[in-house]
Amino acid sequence: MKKGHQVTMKEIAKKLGFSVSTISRALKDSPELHPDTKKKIVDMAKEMNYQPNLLAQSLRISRTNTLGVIVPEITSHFFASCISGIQDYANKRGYNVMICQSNETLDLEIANIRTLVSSQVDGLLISLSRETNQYDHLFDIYNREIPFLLFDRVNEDIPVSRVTFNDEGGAYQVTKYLLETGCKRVMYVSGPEDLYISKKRKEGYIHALNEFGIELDSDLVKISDLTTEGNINIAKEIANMKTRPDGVFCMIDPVAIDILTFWKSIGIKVPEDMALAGFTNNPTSAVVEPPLTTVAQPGYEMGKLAVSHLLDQLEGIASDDPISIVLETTLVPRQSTKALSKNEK
Amino acid sequence: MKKGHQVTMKEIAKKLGFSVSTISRALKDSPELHPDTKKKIVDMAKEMNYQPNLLAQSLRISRTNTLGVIVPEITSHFFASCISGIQDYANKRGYNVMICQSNETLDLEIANIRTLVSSQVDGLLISLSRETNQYDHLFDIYNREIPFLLFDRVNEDIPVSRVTFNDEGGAYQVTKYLLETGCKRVMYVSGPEDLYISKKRKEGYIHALNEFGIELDSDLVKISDLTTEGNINIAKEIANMKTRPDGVFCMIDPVAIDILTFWKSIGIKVPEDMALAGFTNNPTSAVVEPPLTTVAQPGYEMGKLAVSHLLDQLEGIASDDPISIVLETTLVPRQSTKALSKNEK
DNA sequence: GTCCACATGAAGAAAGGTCATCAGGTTACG
DNA sequence: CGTAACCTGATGACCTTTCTTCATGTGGAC
Repeated sequence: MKKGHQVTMKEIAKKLGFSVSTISRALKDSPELHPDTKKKIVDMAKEMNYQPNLLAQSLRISRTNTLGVIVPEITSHFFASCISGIQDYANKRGYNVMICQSNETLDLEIANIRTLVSSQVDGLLISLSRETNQYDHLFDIYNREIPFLLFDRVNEDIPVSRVTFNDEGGAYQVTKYLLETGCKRVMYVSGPEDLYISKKRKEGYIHALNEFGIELDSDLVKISDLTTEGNINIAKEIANMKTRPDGVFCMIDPVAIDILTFWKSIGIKVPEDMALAGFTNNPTSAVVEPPLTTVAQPGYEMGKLAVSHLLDQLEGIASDDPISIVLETTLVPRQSTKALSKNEK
Repeated sequence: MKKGHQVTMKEIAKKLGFSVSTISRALKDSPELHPDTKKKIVDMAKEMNYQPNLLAQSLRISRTNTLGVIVPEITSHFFASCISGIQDYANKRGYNVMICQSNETLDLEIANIRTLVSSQVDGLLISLSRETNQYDHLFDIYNREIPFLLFDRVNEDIPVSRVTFNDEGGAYQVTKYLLETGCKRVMYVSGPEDLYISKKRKEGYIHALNEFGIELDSDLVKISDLTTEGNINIAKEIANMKTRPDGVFCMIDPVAIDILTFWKSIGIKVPEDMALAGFTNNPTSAVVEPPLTTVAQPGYEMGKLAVSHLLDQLEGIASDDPISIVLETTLVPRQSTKALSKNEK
């Protein structure tokens, strides 16, 4: 199967007896053309189903009007929502989006960046993989003046704009909520320690403990690799502890949901035996039993804001100086944690 | 912010005193070059961080090694899984993937096709939006000999290959299971009637009824527009029926989960009052309460098979004749339906 | 020793499709 | 008759690939 030949301007020119440059001018609605000429050409282009070859056009004008997006995993509802926001808004501003996923590996992240840069994308939006612990590849594209921006999973050493949630504030809120609803031993289940969001959410956890005059207990911080297997191992470890926590805050909802599912299967009652909370507010979190207390981070809005800012920079509307955009999070109390009693509201 | 200039072959040629064609030959490891010359060029290209300009390359060879993918909604776990399969396998065979979503609208489906064709993708993989009820745009690209293939949501009139699940077989299985587990009035909650999967799953539902000698009752077929609002309206209608069904089979899991959530909020017990089943086997279906009986359709495998077949056609490995690839589905019994009694197994 | 043929390694030109710029031809008006 | 405006054509550029041509050196035959 050979890809069919597409109509070129040269063919229209031949058919109508004009030059290629006249065809080009007519199709871009240039005022330098006689209206009759223009109409003839536009009609013929339509009749012949002409579509501009974007490769040739982009090569000539050194611009593709295409942005590259790299997310860790496309099957994550949060990242799919980010992509949706990016794509909807980019399309509104005349841009296309090329989406890649790193499958949470540094190698694929690097390869994807190379491919997208070679494809001459006008800019990149990158959320780092959980494996990313060195940043040469990002400094490399920074030095080559490839426009890019980091979102959600970022690194603060790269001098580019970034869009994040108030990770510390959200974690502070949910940990505080656990403490206010009676928990005395609150655990934090983290992701990989190098990951920005792991660090920031831990800071919020610690901040809330401090405010309640509680010392950080290293037995109450566990690290999951964020795989389902890893999450279930954590669930087992917690269940097997001599002195269990009475509240568990998980860095992201999928971790909390894996833990919840396992605990239910071995008879642990949530929130009676142990309260459980997450961070993300995936749709799944509302439909599990009991519905999961979590912190809402709207991916679609993040995507829109990120692409809006990158395009503003690309088009000279915003300054090139790196800025940090921080979106607020919202506590979403549900039944996986105990209710605030009336005099505590 | 201006996109930085990338190194060209011309610059390497100037630096080393060779012609551009020699640079090109060296970088593609041509045997026509002296090894010393080749090494000099390869080293310099690496030192200057040269990356080929894929626009220029693609324009010259009339091939982009890029496939376009159009799905109805990227936030659907099923379609995200398809994309993951497509992308992983395409990358293995040296292809990139450009992903677009139609947001379940025909207009965006048409626009996305135009953009991808203009971008000179080597082929398209399309899953139709729920709004798609006319097919001129598909016949148009067929007539222009743009290679494409349909997956999951297909149309049988377009003479191209398609990859689907055994929708009828899966629906037959789950309806039969509902009947075998004691249901006497099984309802089918469909999506839009023009949609291929709506029709096929209805056929399986009817087939199972016939096998049990049950007449089709038009009061037991409802149509949802597949939005959350639409699904909840269906849940209300069912709850308000004078004579309720005792088993409900929903065309896709998200419909079943919305119905389940609503019913729980008004005190309907599943499966005691009404049994409930879906089709998809989203991860969410395993973690709701009670876990949802469903039919598994593995998106990742579908994606892999679809792209494998399209690439075989593109590369002349497979014939251009349209074929229909049908993947088997698997019944996944869970607690939203009653258990088969022992002598019925 | 000279001439011819062949092999090796490289340069130059053209092609892909489009855009932007400069030049040229024609017409109308002062 | 000269100038300006209108409309169009021709050309080169973008970057890479591929094919033809060219230059040089070596070996063999006379």
